[in-house]
Amino acid sequence: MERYDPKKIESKWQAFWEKEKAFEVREDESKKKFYGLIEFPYPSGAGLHVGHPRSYTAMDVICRKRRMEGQNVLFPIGFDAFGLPTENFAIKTGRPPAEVTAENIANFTRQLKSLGFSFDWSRAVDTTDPAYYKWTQWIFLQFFKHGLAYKKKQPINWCPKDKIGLANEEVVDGCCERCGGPVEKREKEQWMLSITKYADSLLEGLKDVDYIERAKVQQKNWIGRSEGALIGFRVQGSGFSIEVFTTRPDTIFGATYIVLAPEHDIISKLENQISNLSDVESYIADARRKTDMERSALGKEKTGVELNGVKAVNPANGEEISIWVADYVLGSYGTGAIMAVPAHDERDFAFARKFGLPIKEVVIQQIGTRLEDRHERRTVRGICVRDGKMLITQDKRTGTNEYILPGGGVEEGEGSENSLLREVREETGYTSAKIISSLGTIEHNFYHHYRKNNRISTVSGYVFELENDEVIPRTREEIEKGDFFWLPIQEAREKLKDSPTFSLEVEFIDRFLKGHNNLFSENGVAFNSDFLSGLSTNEAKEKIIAWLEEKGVGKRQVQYKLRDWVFSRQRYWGEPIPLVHCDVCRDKKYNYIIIHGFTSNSHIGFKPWLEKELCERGHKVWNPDLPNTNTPNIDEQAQFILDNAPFPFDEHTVLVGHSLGGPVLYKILEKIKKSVAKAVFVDPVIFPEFTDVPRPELNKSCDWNFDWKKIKAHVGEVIILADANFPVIKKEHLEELAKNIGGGLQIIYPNVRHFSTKNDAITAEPLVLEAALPSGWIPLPESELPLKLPKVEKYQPTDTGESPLAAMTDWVNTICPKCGGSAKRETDTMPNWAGSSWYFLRYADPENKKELASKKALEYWMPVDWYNGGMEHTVLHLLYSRFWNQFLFDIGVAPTREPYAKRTSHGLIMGPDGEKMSKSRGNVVNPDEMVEQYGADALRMYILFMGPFDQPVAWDTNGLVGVKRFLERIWKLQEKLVRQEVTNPRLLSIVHQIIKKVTEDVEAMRFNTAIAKLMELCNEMYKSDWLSADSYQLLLKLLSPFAPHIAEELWNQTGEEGSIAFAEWPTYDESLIKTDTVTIAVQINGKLRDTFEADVNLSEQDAKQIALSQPNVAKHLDGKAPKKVIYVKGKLVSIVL
RNA sequence: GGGCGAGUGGCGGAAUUGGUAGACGCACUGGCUUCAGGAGCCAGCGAUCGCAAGGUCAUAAGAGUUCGAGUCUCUUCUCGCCCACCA
Repeated sequence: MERYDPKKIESKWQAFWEKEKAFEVREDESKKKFYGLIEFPYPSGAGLHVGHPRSYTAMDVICRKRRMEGQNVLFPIGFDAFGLPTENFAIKTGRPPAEVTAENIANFTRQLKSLGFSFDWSRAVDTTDPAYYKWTQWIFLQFFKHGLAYKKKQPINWCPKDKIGLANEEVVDGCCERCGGPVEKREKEQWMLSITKYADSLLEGLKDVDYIERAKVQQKNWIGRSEGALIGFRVQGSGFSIEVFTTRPDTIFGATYIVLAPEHDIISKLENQISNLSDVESYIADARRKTDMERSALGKEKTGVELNGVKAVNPANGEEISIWVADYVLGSYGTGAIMAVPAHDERDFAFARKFGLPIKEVVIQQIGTRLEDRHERRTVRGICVRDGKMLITQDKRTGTNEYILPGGGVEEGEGSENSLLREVREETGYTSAKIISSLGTIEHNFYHHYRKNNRISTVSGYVFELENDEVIPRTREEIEKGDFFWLPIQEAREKLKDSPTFSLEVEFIDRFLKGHNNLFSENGVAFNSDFLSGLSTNEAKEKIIAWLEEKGVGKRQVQYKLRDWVFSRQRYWGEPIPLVHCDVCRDKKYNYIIIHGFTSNSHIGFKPWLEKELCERGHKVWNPDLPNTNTPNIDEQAQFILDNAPFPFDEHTVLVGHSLGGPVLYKILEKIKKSVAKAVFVDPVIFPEFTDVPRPELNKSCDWNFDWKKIKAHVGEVIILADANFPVIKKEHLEELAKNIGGGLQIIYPNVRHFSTKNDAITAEPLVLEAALPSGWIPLPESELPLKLPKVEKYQPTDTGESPLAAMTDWVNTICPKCGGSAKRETDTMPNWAGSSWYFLRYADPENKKELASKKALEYWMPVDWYNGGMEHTVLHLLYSRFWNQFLFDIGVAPTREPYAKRTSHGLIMGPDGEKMSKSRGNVVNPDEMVEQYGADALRMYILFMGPFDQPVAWDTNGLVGVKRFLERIWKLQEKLVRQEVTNPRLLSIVHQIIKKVTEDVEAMRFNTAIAKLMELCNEMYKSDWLSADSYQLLLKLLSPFAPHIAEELWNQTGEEGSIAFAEWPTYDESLIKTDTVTIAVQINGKLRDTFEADVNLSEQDAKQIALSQPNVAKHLDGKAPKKVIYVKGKLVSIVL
C-alpha cells in the first residue's frame, strides 16, 4: 500500500474533473434541478483567505450530495470585480484596474480550483467584463424607462477621504463603512433608484421564502413599515399648513406643540412672521454642521428653538400650539415634522420637560375589563412615604379587612387634588398633606364589594407629603369604616399584591417606585379626548382617521424607513451609466394633445392645470372636448381628433390620454402615418373589464381590438401612469399594455383617485406633468450597449467630487441619440451593488449575447434553490438583488418574483486570536499554505468540523491535524479489506445509523456532527479485524462530498471505474438501524444506579422486574418497596421511593 | 434603549428535542513501537472523597414544574450580533 499523499492525488483528480468537464451542466427536463449559490467573491489583491471557503465548502458538500442523489446541479462561480480597493490600488500605482482585476481573478481561480470545488467553471462571470455589464446597463435603462431611475439634488453622505458618495446603508454610526472616517453632508445631483416603490412588495415577498429568521427580521426592520396618519396643522395667519406623520393619531388631543426638523422648508416660507429669525437660523446652521453621529449621539440632551410669532392650530380641538425647530426630528423621515404628544412619547416628553411645554394626558392605562351595567366614577389615590414606610388604610366594612391607599371619590365640582387632600384628612386626620407629584391616571374596572356593583373608575394617582404630624380627630363614622397604618413599602405592596381587586394600588406603588414621570407610551384608553374618550387605542386610531379624512385635514398613511437608493458614484471603476444629457432635447417645444375620458371633459381634473403648466413653458396645447362622451364611440372620437387637431401628427407632437382617452389614443396611433414623439397614458383602459361595476356603454364603444405593432411603430417614447390605489383598472391589463407597446409602467400615488375628480374641481398632478415634459436625459439605444469604460490617464476623483470620467472630454462629448445634436455623457458610474444584484440570473445562460439570459434557461434554473452567504449581506445585498429581480419579474424578464427560495448564513471564521481576519491585524491565514501542508481534503473537512456552521469560530491550525489523521486512517482501512461477502451485523447497523445521520445533517448544515459521525464509523471499522468492500465503499460515498479527492482515489483503488461524484448516494434501511438488544438505564429517584442489556421487545413488566433485581438497585432500595415504577420503552426504568 | 441569539471539561464543541451529560476532535498524562518524527498503536482524561467497589457534586446564578431538566417556566447576571431620536 502506498502512503496517503494528498498533493499527488488532489492534483490528479482536479485534472480529471477538468478534463471530463465533470461539473458542467445543461438544462435537462428529465431531471430534478438544483441551483446552489454562494456569494461570488471580490477578487482582491490579497487573494483568498481561509474564511472565504467556509461558504463554498458547505455548498459544495450539499451540491455534491445532491448530484449523487441524481439531481441536475448548477453550482456556479464568478467574480464581483468592480470596487474601491482595486480603484484605490490603481490611483496609487497608475495601473489600469482592468489589468489588475484580470491578475487577481487568475489568482483566485487557481486557489479555488486547488480546493476541489465542483463549480461549473464554464459559466464563470466577471462583472467588469463588458459582455456582462452590457446587461447591467441594460437593466438600468429599463429602470429609467419605467420611471424608477431619476436624478435628484439632495444632501448625500459624502466621505471626504474616499471622495465618494455613500448610500445611507453604507454609513455606520455616522462613519464611512469602508474607511471608518467621518461622513459629511453635501448637496449633489445623484441618480436614484426608486426602491421605495417596491417596499411593500419586498416585505410581502418575505412571506413565501425560506430564509433564516434573522435575515427576514433584518429585512423587515430595514424596510420599516409603519401605519399611521398624515395630519395637517394650519399655521395661524398664513396660508400654510404643516403636515405631520404620526403612528398615534389617537393622541392628537394631547398634541401640545409642533416640531420641525431643521431641514424643513416651511421655515423659510414663514420667515416674515418669525420674530426670532436669527436665533432660529443659527440653530439650523448649527444642526447642519453636525454630523448625523453628533445629532443622534446616545442620550443627548434635546435641543431646539421656538419659532416666536407663529402658532399652529390643532385640528382636533382648535387649540393654538407653539412651533419649534429641533434636531431630534429627522428631515429624512415622514414629513420632517411631528405633532408632539409629550404625555405619550418619550422624546417629546424629554423635550417638553426641558422647555416647560404643556403635557396633556390623553391615553390612560386600563386595568380590568369593562362590564355591562356599571357605575362610572372619578376617584383619587395618594401615596405618602416617610422613613421607608407608606401610609395605608384598611377598610373594615367588607369584612375582609382589605388594605388600600388613602383616597376616594371626587365630588362634583371638586378638583381631584383637593379631593385627595380632603379624603386624607377624613380617613387619617392628617391636615398638612401636600401634593408633590402626579402618578398619572388609570381606568380601573372592578366589582365594588361593599356597594355591590360594577365600577368603572377613572383614578388619578398622586404622591403627597405630610408637612407636619398635626392630626384632627376623625369622625365616628370614619373610625368605624376603617383604620390606617404606616407599613414598610415592600410589605404594603405584598399585602395588596395577592388580591386582583388591588392591581390598581399595586400599579400606583410600582409607578412610584419606578419614579414614574407621567409618561405613558403604551396602548390604553383615550381620555380627555372629546369624541374619542373611552375608546381603546386601536378604536380611537380608526375613528380619528375617519374624522380627519372627513374634515379633509388628514388621511391614513403608510410610512417606510427605507429610502430610495443613491445609485451614482463619482468613480472610475464601475459600470458607466448609459445616458446622455441633451440640452436641445430638454428645451425643445412640443405640441400637446390632451384626450379626456368617459363622462369627463377638458375643463375638470388635471387637464386644464396641465394645459396651463405646459403653455407657461412655451409648449402648444390642444385640450378639446370629445363628442359623444357619455355613450362614447371611440372610433368617432379618434377620428374627431385626427380631423380637428391644430397640429400635424409627427415627431413634434406629444399625446396625453386619460382613462378611456387611452383607447382613443391607441386608435389614433393606429391610423397616423408618422411617429409622434411621445404618448403618456394616464390610468388608461385596455379592456372594458372593470373590477367594480360593469360599464355596458364601454363594451359597445369600439371593437377593443388594437394593432399593437402599428401603435408601437407610431410612437417614440411611451409612459404609462397608474394610480396604485385604483383597483378598477386591473394592474395585469396595464402590465400587458406596457409589454405590447414597449413602454414604462409607473405605479404611482396621484393627488386624486384615478387622476380624476368627483366634482368639477381642477387638480394639480405634478407626476403627470413630469411625464409629459421633455427630458434632457436620453437613454442610449440598446444597440449601443455596452457603453465601455474609456481608458483614462488618472483614476483620482476630482476634488469637486466628479468622476475621473468627467475629465475625458472626448468621451464625454457625444451625439444625442435622439436629436443628433451635441450632448454630454453622464460621468457617474454605478455602485458596487449593481453587478451583484442580478448575477444569479446570468449564470443560467452566461454566454447569451441577445438577452441577459434566455427565457428557457431562466425558467429551468430559477429560482435559486439554496443561497448561502455572509450575515453581513443579509440586509443590503439581499434587499437590492430581490428588488432587481422583482422589477425584472414585473417587466417579464425574470421568471419568478423572488430570486432565492432559501437563504442560509455562515458564521465568520476569525483569526487565531479570535479577531476578525484582516491584513492590518496580521492574523490572516492563507489557504495555500494549509493545502500545501495538510491537503485540500483536510482543509475542507476542518473548515466544516471546527464548529457549528452558523456561528463564528476562531481558526486553530492544530485542529487540522485531527482531520488529517482521520483521512490517514481512512486510507489505512484498505488493509482490512476482504474480498468475499461478509456481514458484521453490529457494523451494519452502525453504518445505516450513520447514513441516516449524515444525510440529515448535511441538509441541515450540521457538518460538524456529520463529520464526527464519519469519524465514529471509521473508528468502528478500525476495531474490526476485517472489512467488506461494500461497507468500505459506503463509507467512501459518505465521505466523498467532504473530501472528494481521497474518496475518488480510494473508490478507484477498490476497483471502480469512473468518478465517485456520480455514484449513488447511500440510502439507509430503517430495519437495519434497529438492533436486537438495547441498554436500559435504571434510575432511582432520578439518579442513575445501574444499566442492563435487554431485548428491544422486552415487556414492561419484565423490564421493571429485571430493573428491580439488579444488584446495585437492590442495594439502593434497601428493602423499601418502590412507590412507583415508570418504564420508558427501550430507554429506562425509573423507580420512585 | 429596542430586537435576536448564546452561556456545558484545559480548548472547539455533542446530547435522539424531557430520559444514562461531556459524542467527535484538539491539548494533556502513562505505556508500547520506531534510527527519527508535528508519525503509529493501547490506555486514561469534569470536580471531589476513596486502595477499590462505589459515592457525592457538576451544564452562568437562583427558584419552579416533573418520577426525571443542559433541554420547559419565572427571576437575576454575563457575553455576542444587529438596529437605534424612524414620530
